[in-house]
Amino acid sequence: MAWNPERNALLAKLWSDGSPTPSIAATLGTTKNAILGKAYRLGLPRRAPSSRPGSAPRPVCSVSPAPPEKPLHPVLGLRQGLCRWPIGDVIAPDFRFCLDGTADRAVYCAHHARIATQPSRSR
DNA sequence: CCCTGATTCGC
DNA sequence: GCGAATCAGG
Repeated sequence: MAWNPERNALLAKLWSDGSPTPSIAATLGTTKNAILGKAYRLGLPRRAPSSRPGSAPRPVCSVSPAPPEKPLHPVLGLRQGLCRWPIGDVIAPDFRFCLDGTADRAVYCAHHARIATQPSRSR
């Protein structure tokens, strides 16, 4: 199955929406592993504290001094009252969310809320 | 014991 | 690059 921009956007949407991996998997019609792998490749931020940085014995040299660099998050800026609609390609370097003002605590702004409810029947 | 999340390997 | 398998944590 080829991953279309829509699929990536949906993945990012559900991911940032806080949907469980199996749920996203069911929505996209794939397994959670695929979702995890895709999300990982996409560079999506990790959500769960279920990380195991050190549990898995990884033979890596200790030649990595803590870099003082503080990279900005690829997403975020997401906040209550801001539209979470993904703009353009999720893989784009300037990928961003709408961040437009939403209704009270809506996830999307009025404009994207309409699109979000579309059952994706573009043809 | 079951479920979710992350990382790595193979195709 | 995608998918599946494996491991760890809760």
